[in-house]
Amino acid sequence: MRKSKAETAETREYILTTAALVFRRDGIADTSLSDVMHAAGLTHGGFYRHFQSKEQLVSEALQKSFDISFDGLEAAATGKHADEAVSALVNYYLSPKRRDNFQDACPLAALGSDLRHGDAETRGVATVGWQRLIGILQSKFDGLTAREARIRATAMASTMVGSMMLSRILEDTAASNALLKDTREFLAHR
Amino acid sequence: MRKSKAETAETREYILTTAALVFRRDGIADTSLSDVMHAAGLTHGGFYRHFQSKEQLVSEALQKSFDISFDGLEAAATGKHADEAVSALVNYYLSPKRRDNFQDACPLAALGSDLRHGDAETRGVATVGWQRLIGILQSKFDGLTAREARIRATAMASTMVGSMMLSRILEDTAASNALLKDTREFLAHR
DNA sequence: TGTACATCAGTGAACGCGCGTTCACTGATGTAC
DNA sequence: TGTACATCAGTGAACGCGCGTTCACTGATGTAC
Repeated sequence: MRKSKAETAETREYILTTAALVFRRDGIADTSLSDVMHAAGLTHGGFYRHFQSKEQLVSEALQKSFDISFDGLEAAATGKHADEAVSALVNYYLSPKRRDNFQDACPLAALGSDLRHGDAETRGVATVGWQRLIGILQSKFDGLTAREARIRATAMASTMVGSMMLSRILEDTAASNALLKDTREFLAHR
Repeated sequence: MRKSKAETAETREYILTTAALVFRRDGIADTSLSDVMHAAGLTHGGFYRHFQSKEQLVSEALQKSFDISFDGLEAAATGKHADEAVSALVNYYLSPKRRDNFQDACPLAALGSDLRHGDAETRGVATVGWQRLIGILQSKFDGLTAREARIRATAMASTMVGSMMLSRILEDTAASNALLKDTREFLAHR
């Protein structure tokens, strides 16, 4: 049943993308390797042909999650400048649609406190991802000193991550929507 | 080896307080009932004399965590009014000391995304805790309409929870301190 | 280019382990008279 | 108040289960001549 090199590479990529989705949706600890492999249409035994351990999958899937999520975020602001771009980023990031659909969910908000318990590799990936988010915001600010821009981007990113994470805890949809809306409004009027 | 009623009640309370600390520090999924019971100086077999299941412990320990954490937060602002009180709340919540010491850590920031996967009881407790945090902030705002106060409190609380959670992911202490400081500064200048 | 052998992606059973939960037991506390 | 029995907090072994990981096997792909 050996597969060609191209097929093998595709399979690895598919497992990664699947894991990136399932980890963000269901959490890392609650997702077994069997869950991931079955979601990818495979049996669990083949996992170790592609990865050395669950931790390695976690770390690579996290990187994949950042790529998917923040590529989409950047796309939401392309062609826009300054305030318009910032609004677009905030409204895209904090939309109820992105709260409910984990395909391009931000892993910082989706996995949040789980990342603190990851290994050094995983936390390193999380740190770089966080810096990318700050950079995306910062690049859209106009007429601020570097220091002011950094502070504003850091706080805005914290607000966005916190708000999205919290909105997913609330079981009442109306309250959850209101939380996102209040935060969008607050960030828009800065 | 039967214990008196008073001793039994004390033991239950001690297990709860211990669980509240250990869950916030190490995460819910990574903490076994044996971990909790041994941290409380007991063997794991006795657990079911006090609780019906791990889920019940999680839910009650979460309530205990909110009580401890937010009682302390409120105490940090007693006797102060308006801007001074808000500053005190922000500086207390976002201090590096509270980042490193989980004794009175905010469970929203410490457990964060874990709470989304809890049962209905646990998520309900989390929702009420979140509302308490917003109420604490809101009560200190002066000269705002109810709507403005709600929006501001919601966004500030999101910022605080997000910032604290993220600061614990970063392995570099200087970067983590800077994140907290930037956020404190941003919130102070509103 | 064709052939013979080595490689290895994927399967499904099996491994050891730690988990949440249960249980027989002990002996001090609670209760009924 | 004192006595006899029932209760039950805590112990430590045991349970079934699902986890991450390993392995023998299959058969198509890759490679060496």
